[in-house]
Amino acid sequence: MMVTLSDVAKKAVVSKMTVSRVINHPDKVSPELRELVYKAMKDLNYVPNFTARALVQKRTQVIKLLILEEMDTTEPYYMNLLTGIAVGLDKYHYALQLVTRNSHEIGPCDGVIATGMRIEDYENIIEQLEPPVVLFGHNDKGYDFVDVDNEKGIQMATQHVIDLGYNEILFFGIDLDEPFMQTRIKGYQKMIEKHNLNSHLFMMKNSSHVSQAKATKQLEKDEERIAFVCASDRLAIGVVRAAQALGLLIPQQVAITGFDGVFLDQISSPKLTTVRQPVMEMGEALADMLLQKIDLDGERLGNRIFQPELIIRESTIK
Amino acid sequence: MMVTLSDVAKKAVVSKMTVSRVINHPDKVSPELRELVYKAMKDLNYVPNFTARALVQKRTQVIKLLILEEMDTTEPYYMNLLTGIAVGLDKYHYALQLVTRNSHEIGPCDGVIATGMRIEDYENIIEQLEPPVVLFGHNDKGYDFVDVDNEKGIQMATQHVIDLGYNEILFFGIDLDEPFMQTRIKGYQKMIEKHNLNSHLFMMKNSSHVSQAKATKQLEKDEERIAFVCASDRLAIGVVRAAQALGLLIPQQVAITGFDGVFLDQISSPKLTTVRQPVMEMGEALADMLLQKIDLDGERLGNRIFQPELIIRESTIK
DNA sequence: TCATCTTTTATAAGCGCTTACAAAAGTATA
DNA sequence: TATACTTTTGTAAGCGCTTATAAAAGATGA
Repeated sequence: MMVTLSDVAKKAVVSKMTVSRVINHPDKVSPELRELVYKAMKDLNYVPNFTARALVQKRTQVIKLLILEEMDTTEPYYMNLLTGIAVGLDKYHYALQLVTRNSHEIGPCDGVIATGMRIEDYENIIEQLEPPVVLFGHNDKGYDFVDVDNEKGIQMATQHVIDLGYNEILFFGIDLDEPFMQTRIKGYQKMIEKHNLNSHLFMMKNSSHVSQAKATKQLEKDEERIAFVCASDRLAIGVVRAAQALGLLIPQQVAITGFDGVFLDQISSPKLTTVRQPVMEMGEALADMLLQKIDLDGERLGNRIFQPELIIRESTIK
Repeated sequence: MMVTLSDVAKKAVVSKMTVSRVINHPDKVSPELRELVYKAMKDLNYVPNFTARALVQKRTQVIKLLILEEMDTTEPYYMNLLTGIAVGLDKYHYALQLVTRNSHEIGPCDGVIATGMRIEDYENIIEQLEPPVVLFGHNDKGYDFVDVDNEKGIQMATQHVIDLGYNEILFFGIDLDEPFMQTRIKGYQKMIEKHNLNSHLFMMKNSSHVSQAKATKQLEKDEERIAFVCASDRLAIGVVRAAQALGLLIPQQVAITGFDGVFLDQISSPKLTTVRQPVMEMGEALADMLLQKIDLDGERLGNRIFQPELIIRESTIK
């Protein structure tokens, strides 16, 4: 039924070791034998047994996803991240386990992916971790991480509405004191300075109802042609509703850009111009990076910054 | 470092076998020895090695999720299902792999969860499966499944708008010839008949833009007080936009109910009355059921029908 | 040609656990 | 008290693979 290393060895008339070596260190085997073994593997349709390998290598085949911020599991953003990680892990027959701040212990595992750290978490949690770690989101403590270029993302959105001739540009941000938010603010302000415009920052809870209220207040001042650069699609959707309720034309009188590009942007009407983060790909990258790091015994691997993409839709262009 | 069976055995002064038996068949061990072993396990903080067990039991520790319908992975519905399954599997150190219709082979695994089957798929795919299977969604071929009570869900929604005094009630469905849709239609029609009302069925693609167009056409006929019972939150959102664009008051002139209760319902304004499916719980149930089935060597386990919940919000009640 | 070094291949042991079987202990029957 | 059971515990083997180490084969130089 199941084809094992021994079967392949027998078929190729070599020892088990040679077959194992062909799999793990092909360069240490002479080309002739190597070919012989490859052929035998193909003929017999050999699939290596991950479980056996894990046992002898004392691996758990489990990696933990440590989520340190309040996560709304219904938020598509996290779901996508999770799916991306799962896809990455599955390639190596790894299982994923979720751990939150409430969990008492992390438990046995081969590696950890962490997200949503606050400053104090590095000392208290991340540093204490025994197995290799990869972080989701920028840090300057020397941990490997995966992130999107937040500054560039907001700059693209801001530049875009400037190009459309808007010069009253408001930034709607989320009132969280976290790096990703600071970077987005920076992106906005740099662009505003560069074009000698006035900066208008509004920070609020990440809720479409809150942003709707805030936007209504601004739009009622009846200045003409206001653009809203929002730090999330959720905020952007609230602004859309505010404009529509006041009977203003999108995108002629009001232009709106979102951020994330995960699901929400598509169900809005008009469809949202947004800065898309490749969340699933980032999840996969996290998994790839961590697994590589495990193989390399925790060696430093560097960071991976993903480029966001400006997706232009009806909320800014007719 | 790592505590093994042998360590526990030594500590409890018994053989490895006795410890193994305490874990797997506690009833086959005398109470005194059992307690002794439990104490030793606790003292040493013993965690069984799943990998070793999997090896000797010839398990792969992999289960496959077979998705037979076109799935939009950005759809929060599926993400939640996936997350639920992952949570369920993690408890037993199982890994999840995704398989779609395009995949040539299913590959080695201990069990399969399948979703989105059409009639012909049972013969062609499901029946061919070697390992235990659990289905997501109703079937009458004798396979174990997990589903939500679709009929009851729509009935609750329909009854709710009837109770609000609406007697012009339209059903907005998805034009897919699948059991879940037929059952939702049935739920609507039964309720309509019971109250001697007129049935109005509209089937369409599951898109908020399509439902917006269709709803606009109906609302322009300017009959008063129309209720829309929708087969998805996505359709419901389109109807909301149609009503708002025509300046009609929700819920005074137009009442709207959705279906699913996964994320979309919350970002709408007004917030949607919806029939919530416990998707994550259902995913977890799928995993639990399958793992139990694997342990019981594929034995029939029966079905699990989850009760939906009517969540009443601003789209039907002031 | 033989000793010495390098490359290539094989042998043996064991990862932590369970299955199959054997031994020991306890219980009942005559 | 010996016999045949039943229940409880222990021994040995091995799942499929890898690490460590030994053996064999080639290559090099005197």
